[in-house]
Amino acid sequence: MLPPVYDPDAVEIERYKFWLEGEFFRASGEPDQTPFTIVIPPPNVTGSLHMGHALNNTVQDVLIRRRRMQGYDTLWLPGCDHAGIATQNVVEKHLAEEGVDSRELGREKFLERVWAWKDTYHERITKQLQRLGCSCDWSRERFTMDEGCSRAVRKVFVDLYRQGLIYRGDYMINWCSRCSTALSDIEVEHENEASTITHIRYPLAENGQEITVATTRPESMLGDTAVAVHPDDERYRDLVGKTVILPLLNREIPIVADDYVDPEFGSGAVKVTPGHDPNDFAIGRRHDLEVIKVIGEDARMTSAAGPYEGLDRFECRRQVVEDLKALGLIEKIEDYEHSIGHCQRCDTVVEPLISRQWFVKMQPLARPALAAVEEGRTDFVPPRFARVYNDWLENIRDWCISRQIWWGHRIPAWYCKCGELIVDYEEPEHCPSCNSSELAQDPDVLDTWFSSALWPFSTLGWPDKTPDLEHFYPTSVLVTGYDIIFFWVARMMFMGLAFMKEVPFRTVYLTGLVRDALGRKMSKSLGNGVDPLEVIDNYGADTLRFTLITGQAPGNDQRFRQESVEAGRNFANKIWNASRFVIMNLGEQKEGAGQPAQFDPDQLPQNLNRADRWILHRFNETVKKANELFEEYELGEAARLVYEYLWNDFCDWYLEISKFHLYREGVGADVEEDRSRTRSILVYLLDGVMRILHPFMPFISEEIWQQLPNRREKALVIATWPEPAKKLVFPREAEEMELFQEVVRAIRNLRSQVKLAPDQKVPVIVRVGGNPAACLEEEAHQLKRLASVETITIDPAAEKPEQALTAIIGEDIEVYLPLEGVIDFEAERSRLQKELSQVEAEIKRTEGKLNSEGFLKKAPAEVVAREKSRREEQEAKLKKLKQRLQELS
RNA sequence: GGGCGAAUAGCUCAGCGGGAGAGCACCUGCCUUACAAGCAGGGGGUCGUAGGUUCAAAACCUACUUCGCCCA
Repeated sequence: MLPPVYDPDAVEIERYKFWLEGEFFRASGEPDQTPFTIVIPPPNVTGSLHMGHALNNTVQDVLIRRRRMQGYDTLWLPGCDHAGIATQNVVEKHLAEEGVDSRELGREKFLERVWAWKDTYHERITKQLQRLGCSCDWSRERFTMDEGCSRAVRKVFVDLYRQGLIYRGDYMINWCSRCSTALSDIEVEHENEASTITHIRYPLAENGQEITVATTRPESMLGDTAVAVHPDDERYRDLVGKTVILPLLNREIPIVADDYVDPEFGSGAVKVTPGHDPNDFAIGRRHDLEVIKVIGEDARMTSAAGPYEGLDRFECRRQVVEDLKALGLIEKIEDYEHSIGHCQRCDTVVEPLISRQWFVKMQPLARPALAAVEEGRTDFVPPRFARVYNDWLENIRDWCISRQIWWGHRIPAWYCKCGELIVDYEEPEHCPSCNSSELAQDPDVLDTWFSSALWPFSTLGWPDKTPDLEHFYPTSVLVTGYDIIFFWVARMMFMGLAFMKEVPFRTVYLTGLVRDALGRKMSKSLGNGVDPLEVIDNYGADTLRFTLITGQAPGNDQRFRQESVEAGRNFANKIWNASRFVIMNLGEQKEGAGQPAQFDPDQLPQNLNRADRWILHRFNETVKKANELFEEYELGEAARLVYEYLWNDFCDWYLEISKFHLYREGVGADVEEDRSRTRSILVYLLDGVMRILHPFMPFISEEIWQQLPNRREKALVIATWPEPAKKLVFPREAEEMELFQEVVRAIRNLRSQVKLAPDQKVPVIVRVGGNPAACLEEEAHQLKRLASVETITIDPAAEKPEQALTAIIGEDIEVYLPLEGVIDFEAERSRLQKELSQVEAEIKRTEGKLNSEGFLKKAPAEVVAREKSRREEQEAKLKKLKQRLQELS
């Protein structure tokens, strides 16, 4: 006997074990099978999974589980990312708490500690994914720094280097002084901040004249090597070519003309610091200006800053302003809001500076990646994100890939004392130039995203030509957040095209962010994050999954609210209890009754009643529509559809109707037949709905399914996915049932008007003829049960009793509820009056359309017909309402 | 400065050319042996503003307002 309240804890852990033991998640890799592949966006080994991971992995699991049931050879390949800077930071912090300085520890010892950390967190993440129900093929699990992925990284680096697409050089990069490493452009987050803009007067060398420049970074003036003006600026035309004396350092620097300068901005003249500003660096190149590095890697002023050497850059800023003030060279200081770059990982203000780094030349790689999306070889869901991707790749700059940290893939480059640079797959033994064996490997590691970019093929065995690579590449869908289109999606695209000559995935499905209940981004600093594991502990994984899936539309952010979780929990409980009802009525516990016969849609029993046909029709429609929604990646809509079918159709109506047949009194072949047919259908329907529910709520569906009789498969996880069947289409019965439901609702409504107790049975008169009358006659027994009716009179010529309530349904059905003495005529009148004005409004709307010549001429015939029949129906109703109102007055 | 998204019932959101929907909240009545995490009934919306296209607009176009995000 199942307990009356669903307890996920009792089910989920055991069910997952059962799946693992059955090896149901394992892809076969057989060449003759149709593959469906997803590679997981590898979570960082920095810590635990957050709500974004929960959403993202639920979506993947939903897609995978459905395809698996559809018979595809599904591979969901799991794994983790080493997350270079992020992991190094957390481990450093962790060690610092133990009082250990990682620099003192040394590279080797430090890396040992990181590997230990990695093992712990990788395992934790795996467990968390399993709690969520993810049906990954754990036998194929990978890590970005495992042997195979590392080999792929070296191969790509060396090959790109040899093609001239990777180079080393001195360029302006973004430097984080706290992480003490270079960053790529997209690892810098720009934020608008309140600041000041300082207007400084630079005296001309030849006379006392001055030229004013404005800057948000006064300390950078120490590195100025020019002043620039626009070539067309009349005000400064005569000054171009002359020189100014840089205050404080008294260096003589030229005035140059450059189109970059905006004459409208400030004084129209700008100071040029090629060593610490990317735009100034470009101006400097055009005018062959000297580059002076005044701020060092430690964010302190260098010896080039003269007397300011050793000062922190922000202290220096204050000092420079003070000194300039003393010299009377500050024209003004104004409040100013501008964008400041921060390190994505530690939020330190990023310093642009010139540094020798490794870069990937992007243009040749970006072009095929743009073409692939243009040609539709990869689709974005929703499609608008293709533009974000395009804009970025079209304006792409070279990618700085070297990082001055320890945790990551060591750059496969070696330096010889003779000056030779060797780039190779494996460590060289001798210098090819001088034969020296004293070679030093580049101390830097690669940007984490360099290895992530290879993930779709490195995980399948590349650079080896493995059967998996052959079978599963390109992958089917990538599911990830829109926030990493640049970091990851675009990079996988160009690397896949460069090395596999084929896109890495056919479809990119982008999820939105999971925000808190107030719509704020979940963050550690705000402390507003909701731990998915905690939700699972309290409500179960199925509930969390259902909540996340129904809360989302592709590419849109969602709020995570307690109320939604409770709604999901209630649904799980509803499923449980509906199943409980069916299972308890199967007759195993009852004397003499055996297992219900298998219901076979291909061999339909002749004696299906109207409700049977209706619910089969509804189930079939649900399957059809759900499948369509799945194909459009409208997973939230598909889940809602299943919810509505299960709750509103199956539970509220069919289960209630089935009780008559299950509990029917008496003996005889027809009573027995009735009962066993109903049982078969209940089992069939429950089996079916568990199948379409399975991708969303795998645990509860498997659990229930395992308790059903007539199972053909070993487990629901590998059972056949439902497809719509022509034999289950019953539009006539569906329409008749809807009429029946309307009559039941009308009676319930009338009863509620006069506050009749639910168990107080009443007589009902229905004035109706033709087929509707026949239907109601046949369903009279159900109508009595569902509306607490004592006797029902169906008569096309019925007269309304004096003391009765009336409901009007459709064109020509009237329901009378004769009630001596309890009727409040005033309330009845105002109720009918209200309905009358609604009908009048509806008629006015329809009339408006039907009186328009344009509508009659141009609207599709079926639309016109629909409006006409609506008008007729409403007019008939109006007539009846008026009549009833007259009788009441 | 450029781009994108959101604005629909009290709240959170679906709908995206042909009669305004769901969940939660609210009101009324029910512990009706599957489920009170439930059942039955009910109230509630000039679909951000202003124009336009169309026989027909919440939906399509244009402009604007507010909020959020991305890029420079």
